[in-house]
Amino acid sequence: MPLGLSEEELDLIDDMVAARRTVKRGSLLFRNGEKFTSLYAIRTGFFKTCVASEDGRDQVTGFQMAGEVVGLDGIVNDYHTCDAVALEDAEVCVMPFDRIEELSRAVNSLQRHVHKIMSREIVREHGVMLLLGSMRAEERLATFLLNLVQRLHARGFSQSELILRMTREEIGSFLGLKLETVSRTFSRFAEEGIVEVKQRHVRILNTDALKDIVNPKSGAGTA
Amino acid sequence: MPLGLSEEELDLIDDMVAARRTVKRGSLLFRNGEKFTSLYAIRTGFFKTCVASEDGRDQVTGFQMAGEVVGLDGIVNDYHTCDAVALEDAEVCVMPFDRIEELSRAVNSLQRHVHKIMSREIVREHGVMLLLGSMRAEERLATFLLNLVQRLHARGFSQSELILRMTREEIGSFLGLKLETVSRTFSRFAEEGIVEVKQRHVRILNTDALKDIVNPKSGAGTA
DNA sequence: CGTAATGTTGAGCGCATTCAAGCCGGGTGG
DNA sequence: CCACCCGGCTTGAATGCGCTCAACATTACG
Repeated sequence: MPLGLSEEELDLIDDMVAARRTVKRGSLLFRNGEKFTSLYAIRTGFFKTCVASEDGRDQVTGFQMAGEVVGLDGIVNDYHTCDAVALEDAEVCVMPFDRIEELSRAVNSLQRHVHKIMSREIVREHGVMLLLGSMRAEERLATFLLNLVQRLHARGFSQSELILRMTREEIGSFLGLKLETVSRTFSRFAEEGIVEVKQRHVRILNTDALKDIVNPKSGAGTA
Repeated sequence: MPLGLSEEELDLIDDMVAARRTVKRGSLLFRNGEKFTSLYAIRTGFFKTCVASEDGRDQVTGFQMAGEVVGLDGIVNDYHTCDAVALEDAEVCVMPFDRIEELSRAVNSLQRHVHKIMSREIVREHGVMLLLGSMRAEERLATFLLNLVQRLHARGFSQSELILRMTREEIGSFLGLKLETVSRTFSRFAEEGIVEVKQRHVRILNTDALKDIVNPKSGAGTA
């Protein structure tokens, strides 16, 4: 899924994949407490991962789409510490971690690749921490939309139109907001002509305005 | 520093370490934008890592102490994306990442070890996301104190007494609070007899009460 | 077609923030 | 040695953003 792989490297990936697995919308790929065996590369579909505090509250830690890898949390303790839930019917490649380690000992580029995937996740989470720690509701939602649409665009989808696979509550959990706040903020964006929102269908009318909310530049206005 | 290493594995670690480096209090081990070459194992001292948004705000992403590793953020793009600042005079082992990859291809246990370190960081950040996304000020500070004292205790320090190496502002940045809120919350804990706070010196008088704030159990009270 | 899940909107409230003033402690230089 | 200064910390008062609670609208789905 990442670019720049030679043919032999693609063969390698085939070697890693023990099986394919389909996950129905609403069901779990793995759950908190489950034994860790494999990483999963998403082929199609859309997931959320979430952790739970002891007293029931839970926090969505990310949304994953085709080409992304889930399951890294399980490596430390041989048990998963979060749930991975399919938000639409999905198909994943099951890659047993033993096999990954074995092959990545033999193939430098694969080893490097695995390291980068883990580091990328760490850096992504830094960004989420910045969002949760210091942004206001509008900034959070704008950041979220820009990030989603950018990742979709990289997969050949529209730059300006997207369908949300998750509920307002799930967006809120991820962004550290209540669902009502998410809804209200969407409405405010719509009033200002920045987006068009019809339930889960979102059309971005003014990307610059969104960027300006995230990173207000003195001069820039609503071009 | 982690337990259960054989003699030969310890030799390996020696092989990885290119040099030691001392970092004076207040100065940077590495900074955002700097080329990535190495991971750093902290021998002594105390660090914070922080990321900055484009418009100046910054977010402390973690505090690291002896035995912990910093620099993982640099692997993805070959550049660091955060700053690592020494909060007291420190000494680190410089471990060139090329060397780490080379050796971990040869030694299974080292490879596994590297993977676990990265996965542990991912899981740690999940916990921080839960904190930032869903906890109130008191819960955040209580969680923070319990985590700090637990890590210190694992290093042979007191279970109930600690010296904060960071300012209220840095604590606040990490916890997604303003420094005044941190200060007020400390005072509230002190009023309630849960802790004794004198500037950076903190003595925990009632660990159970702290745990109860983090994870309120119906029956449990201020034993 | 009816029911439950999801989403929107309003009113009032509360927690954390903002702004501001004062305190404490440590280091420096007169 | 003491006065001063400055960064860090504490505390107070007022504000406001996001939350809570509640009613209603809309959509999905059996």
